[in-house]
Amino acid sequence: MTKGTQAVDLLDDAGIRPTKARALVLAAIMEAGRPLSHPALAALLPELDRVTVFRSLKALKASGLLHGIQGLDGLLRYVANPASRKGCPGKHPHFLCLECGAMTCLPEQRMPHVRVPEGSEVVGKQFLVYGLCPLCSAKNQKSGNPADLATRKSASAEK
Amino acid sequence: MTKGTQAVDLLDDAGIRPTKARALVLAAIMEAGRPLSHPALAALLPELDRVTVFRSLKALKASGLLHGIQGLDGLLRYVANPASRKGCPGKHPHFLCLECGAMTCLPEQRMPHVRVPEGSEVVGKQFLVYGLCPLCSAKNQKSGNPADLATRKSASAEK
DNA sequence: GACATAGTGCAATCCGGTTGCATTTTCGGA
DNA sequence: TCCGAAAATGCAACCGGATTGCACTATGTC
Repeated sequence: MTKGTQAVDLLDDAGIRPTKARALVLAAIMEAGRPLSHPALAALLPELDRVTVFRSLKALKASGLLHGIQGLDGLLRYVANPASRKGCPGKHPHFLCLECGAMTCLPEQRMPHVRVPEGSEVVGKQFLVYGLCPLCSAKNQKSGNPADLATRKSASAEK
Repeated sequence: MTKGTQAVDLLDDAGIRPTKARALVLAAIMEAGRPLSHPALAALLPELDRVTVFRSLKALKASGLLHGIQGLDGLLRYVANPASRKGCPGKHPHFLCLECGAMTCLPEQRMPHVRVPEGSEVVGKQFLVYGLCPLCSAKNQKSGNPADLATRKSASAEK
């Protein structure tokens, strides 16, 4: 289990207890390589209680190993922070597929600057681009389904 | 009730039945002048059932009078679309105060362009800037409270 | 190895969103 | 003005994700 031990190292480095649950959660997220919601993770790790998954996510996030992105569906998704960018979330936009619910990072792009009202204090930003991923776009093209994408509840498979 | 009748006109124009509930909901949102969540609206309009509020919001959104923005807390908030921009949501960023939960529009700014993976289809974008609003920032300055802003659950009053 | 502390699992709760269904309102036509 | 179809509303109930309390277990220290 290379990934697992690697995850344990990261936990150690981050200064939190390297427990089995946290290692599994972190490994799963890193392996996925894209933002995963709490339910998706819980499904991916049936050997863990969903509450444990939830609390592990909280701990990992607090320690700076993960950051969360809110989807259009109200589901919070988590991605691993690359070591170099630890503790600096919100540094790039994300793309959410309305069809399959999958979320991907657009890491090579910087967050645009925004002017805020005088006196405001900016803590972070979140830029979400939504639509159809290449796969679903292709699928939709064939089966001719120009439906109410923006309205539809993130339907199938992957959360 | 000037606001109310004005709302009725808007409903008529939008081509949906101008019912009391819809007029009240729309008037409340326009009066607020900033994005309100469904729970906030339900609290603001105790004479209406929360389901009715919910369905009115759906109808108003479908007719292009409103658009919704997802907050960091997973709560969907609604704002009135100015007549000129009807049916064109997602045209500007929003600011969310982590302290009081109030959300404001930053309408004078355009959505930045983002490159997406080949084959993707962009339906819309959502840009959320979060932090402290001028009021809360000032309050925090005094009472010295440099706490876990990003973690905190949108605490008090306004949703 | 023993102990204090932190993490885990389970059950239960909270809350926003959503649906089914019976009743009421709206609106076009008689 | 009245009538009936269609749409909207209120109520109760349900669903699913988030969160908490508490007893039990694993972790790390001395």
